[in-house]
Amino acid sequence: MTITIGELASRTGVGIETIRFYEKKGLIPDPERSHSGYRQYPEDAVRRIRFVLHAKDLGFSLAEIGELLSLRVDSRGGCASVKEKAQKKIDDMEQRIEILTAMRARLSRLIGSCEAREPTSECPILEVLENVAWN
Amino acid sequence: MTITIGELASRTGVGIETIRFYEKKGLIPDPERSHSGYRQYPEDAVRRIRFVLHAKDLGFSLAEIGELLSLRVDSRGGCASVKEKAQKKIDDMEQRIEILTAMRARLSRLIGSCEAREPTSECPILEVLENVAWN
DNA sequence: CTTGACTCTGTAGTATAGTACAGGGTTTAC
DNA sequence: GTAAACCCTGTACTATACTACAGAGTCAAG
Repeated sequence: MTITIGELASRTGVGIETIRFYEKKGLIPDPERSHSGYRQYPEDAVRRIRFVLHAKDLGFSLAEIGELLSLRVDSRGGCASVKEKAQKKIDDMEQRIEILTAMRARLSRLIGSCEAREPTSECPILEVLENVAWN
Repeated sequence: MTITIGELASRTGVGIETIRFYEKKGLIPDPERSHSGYRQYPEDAVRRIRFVLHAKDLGFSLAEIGELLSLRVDSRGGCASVKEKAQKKIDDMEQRIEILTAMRARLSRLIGSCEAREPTSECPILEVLENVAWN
C-alpha cells in the first residue's frame, strides 16, 4: 500500500510543500509516481520524515541530516568511511548531551534554591542567576 | 578592566557584527560606552556570548535563548513565574537529551555491527540501516 | 601629525528553512 | 458529468540569523 503526499503530510504534521522541499533537498527519496504524476509514498516514509523532524529539533541542519541519512545509501567509501561518519555524529551527539546535561543541572539547582527559600524572603533564583557561570 | 568589541569578538570567535546583532536582539546587555561612543564590555561578556553559542548549537533559537537569559532579570512575574519558566526549559532539555541518547544508541549499535563483521564480508552498516527504525 | 587599525550607525545582501500562491491537471462523490 | 478536494510545477515571498559594505569618526605608533 502507498499513501499520497497529503496523507503523508497529515500523518507527520508537516505541510505538503515541506515534503516536496525535503525531496528537492534529497532528505527523502523521490517516490514512485502514479500514471498521472502523483507521488506515491511507501508507509515508512512517515518514519523518515519523523526522523528528519527529530534531528532538526536537536539542532542538526538539513545538510547534516542529509549526511546522517546518506549513511544509509552512500556505500562508495566502503564500510570504513561509513563507520567514520557515524562515529563523528556520535561524538557530536555526545557533546550535545553533555552540554545539555550541564545546563539542565544549573537550571535544576536554581529551582531547588527557589523551593528552599523562606516564605517571606525574596526570590533566590534572580539572585543566583546574577552569579551563575553561564559558560 | 573592560574590553573592546574587537577583543570580545576574537575571544569568542564570532564577528563584531554578530555581537552588535546580539545586542540589538537583547541577548547581551547594552554595554557602557567610552566618551567617544566605543562599546566597553566587562570581561564576563565573554561567558555570556559563549552561553549563547552553546545554546544555539543545541538547537535553541535566539528568541528561546533570550528567554533563558531573561530569567536572570525578569523579576516582574515573581519567583513562581521564574520557576515555572525554568522548569519548562528543563523539561525541554530533558526531552532533547532523551532523543539524542536514543539516536546515539542506534548509531552506536550500528558501528558495533560494523566491527563485528567478517573481514571479507560486505559492510553490515548499510544493510542494517535499511531496516532500522528511524523514528 | 599622519597613517593604519579600529570603531560607529545604518542599510543591504546572503543562507537556511520553509510557506504561499498561480495556473493548471486529476479523482472522487454525488 | 460536474463540483469539491486533491495533486502538479514553478516562482515568489517570509523569518531567522547572520554578513558585508558605506561613509564617517577615533586611537595609537612612529
